[in-house]
Amino acid sequence: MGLGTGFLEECMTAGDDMMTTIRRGVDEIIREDELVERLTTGRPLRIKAGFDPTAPDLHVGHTVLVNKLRQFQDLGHYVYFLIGDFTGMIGDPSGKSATRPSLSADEVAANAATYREQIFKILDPERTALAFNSSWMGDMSAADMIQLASRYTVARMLERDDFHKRYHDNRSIAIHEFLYPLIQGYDSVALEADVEIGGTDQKFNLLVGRDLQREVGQLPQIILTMPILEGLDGEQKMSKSLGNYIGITDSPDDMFGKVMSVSDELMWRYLELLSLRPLAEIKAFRSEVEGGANPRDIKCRLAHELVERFHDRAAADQAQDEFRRRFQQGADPSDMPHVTVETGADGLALANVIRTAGLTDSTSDAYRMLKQGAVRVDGERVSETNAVLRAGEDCVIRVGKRRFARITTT
RNA sequence: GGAGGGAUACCCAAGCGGUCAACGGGGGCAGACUGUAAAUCUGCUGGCUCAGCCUUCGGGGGUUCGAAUCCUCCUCCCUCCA
Repeated sequence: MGLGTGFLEECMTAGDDMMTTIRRGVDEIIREDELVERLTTGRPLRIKAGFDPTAPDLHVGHTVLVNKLRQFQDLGHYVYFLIGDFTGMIGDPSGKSATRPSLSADEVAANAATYREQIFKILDPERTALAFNSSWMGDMSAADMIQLASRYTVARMLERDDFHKRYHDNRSIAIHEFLYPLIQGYDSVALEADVEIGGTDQKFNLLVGRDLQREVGQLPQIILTMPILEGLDGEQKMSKSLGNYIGITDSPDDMFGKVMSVSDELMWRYLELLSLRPLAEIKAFRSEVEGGANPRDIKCRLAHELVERFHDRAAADQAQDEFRRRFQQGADPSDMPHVTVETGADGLALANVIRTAGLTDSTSDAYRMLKQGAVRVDGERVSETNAVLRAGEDCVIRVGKRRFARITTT
């Protein structure tokens, strides 16, 4: 552009790039002007994110937050990965109706270990501190607690959406539920957080942290809320119980396949929130697709990236090859369960073999599959319900698109 | 404490003495078409020794040739009054 504005422009561009990175995928920033101001000090900021130690079943939805932390690290900031072990031992009641079970110290420790094992697949250990809120909450006295509670009011607590609704619907709110946001807020005080990142559902709690910090004379933290990631169906939030999740410990083939099964639309969402590729690259993908490229191939790159992150490069290459072989060339999977089925002298109905091999949950279901033409034996479609397998056979049975087993009959 | 309404398959929801393994929708699965995408069309969606049989409609007991449907007791939910 113009001459003579070199340095200033560079600064502005750098700042803009920074904010572009920070804004990526974010739902809300409170307040952005404060964030910009604090970034310009050039000091590494203290970025806090709290995690519930009750969830050992991590899925990629949980990593949306962690990715954001990583982006801050890449910009030179420092991450405080807070494990809410104190709160976990009491049992967080927030949520709706179900009172969560409180965890034993051992369970908390085990779950914390899982976090430790997984997060460094994303975070830079040099710029990460693991923190446990029991270390400051554990020896807080009742007097201290009351002191803390005195800094907030019931009216303000009732501003929180779910408290508000419950109050109006005459549903119960236990006193200790009011303490939860306070403790979480106090964590920010203890860590002197500059920024706290949380899910959109955490907004209220994050704001409490801001207020408490202000109360004790700290600079109030900036809040970044991240959206809750949609599951594979693209509709509901990703969760294990809905079965629409990609687990971070899924096998490479599963993980790859799940990403590939995602809709084109959802793919962009996943790229934004799950990929660590720069936005510019994702933009380039978009123009490729607009120019006629098959979105499938972009999906493939995303799948590769994720498998590489949670496993390794070799596993990702292999999963990709396997996917191509299986679904693009229609070959049998290179790896499938091998089951030996006893058919007896008179043989055994194919439906029963299918059931026994675990390819369906019930014999009735196996019959249904046969009737619907979903069954192939050594590649040949079999739809006769009275088909029988005799002893001494060795074949590959396939049910539907993805269920396979190598069967040996005796 | 009083009055009333409800509990049906994964979810929602019909049914109100036989024709009900139970309408319809959602979800899921399968087939066709594909890029394991979307959209679309079709079928299936309790179990089994599968053209036949067995067990289901909150739980127990009863009436009847026959009950998800009627009676009775129990459990749990919801609404209104106090």
